[in-house]
Amino acid sequence: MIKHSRQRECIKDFLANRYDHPTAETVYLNVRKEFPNISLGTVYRNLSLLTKLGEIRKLSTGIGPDRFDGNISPHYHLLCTKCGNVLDLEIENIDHINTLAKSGFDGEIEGHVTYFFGKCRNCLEK
Amino acid sequence: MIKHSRQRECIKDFLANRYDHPTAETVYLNVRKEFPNISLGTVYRNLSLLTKLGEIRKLSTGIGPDRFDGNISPHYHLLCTKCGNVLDLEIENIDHINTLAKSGFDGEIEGHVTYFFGKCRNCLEK
DNA sequence: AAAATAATAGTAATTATTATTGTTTACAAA
DNA sequence: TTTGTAAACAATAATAATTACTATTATTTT
Repeated sequence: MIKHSRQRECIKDFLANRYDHPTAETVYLNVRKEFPNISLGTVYRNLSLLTKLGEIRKLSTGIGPDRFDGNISPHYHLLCTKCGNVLDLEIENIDHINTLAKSGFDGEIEGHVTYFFGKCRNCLEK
Repeated sequence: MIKHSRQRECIKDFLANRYDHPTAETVYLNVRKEFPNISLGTVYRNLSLLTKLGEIRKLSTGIGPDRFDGNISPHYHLLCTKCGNVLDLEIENIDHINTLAKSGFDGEIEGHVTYFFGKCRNCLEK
């Protein structure tokens, strides 16, 4: 049974208002403004829980620590190989790649995670 | 300048003969059979170097530690959500998703990483 | 309001990885 | 074939990211 907690609420709110996919550390530093003695463990525990509940998304990009996204609508991400930022990408549905993966595979495909990498506008201009 | 080392050779050979995408820890435990006092640091350093040289591939699946693949030919992976194993997938080229990502994005797309998740044959049978 | 229990803060422990240091090895040039 | 030097090594320490533990507090149930 899950009980409401103000700390978890605050973590979720924070993510809902950010578009830069912050790390657990960043969440911690910011939520601390409202809950000065929240512990990092609480942040990690709630990020995991919220992810499991499907209320946020965890991004494991393979570069640096995991990031979190308050936007759970289906979308993709761009990892800028220069500045390291993670940006939202507007891209049409590509779930057909699941079908492509299924043909020639003897099991079940449930979904996929895809990260695009490249250069963001900002970095291209420099 | 890169000098040959028997330890690195052994790590590469080990990966070339495995199809289960072992972790650094597994590489370490196995390479130790041939080099009993190889250190874990050496394993990590060489896995990084080989990855940078493009002689092996690093898989950051987001579930558990990074894994490594001696097969650098373009292919994709299936993460079994039941047993946790990582399998090779036969799938036709899907680089067109880079083009899809590019339309509506103001920067440059260099590539993508995709992991499929689902259930392997073995787990479906149980 | 009291009891039950989930969640917390604070802290310790673990896991995964990278860095440091002194020694050894590979390779090139004499 | 010795010798200089830079790369690679083993051993170990350090760091980063995350998870676990425990006593206390907050939330929900009775």
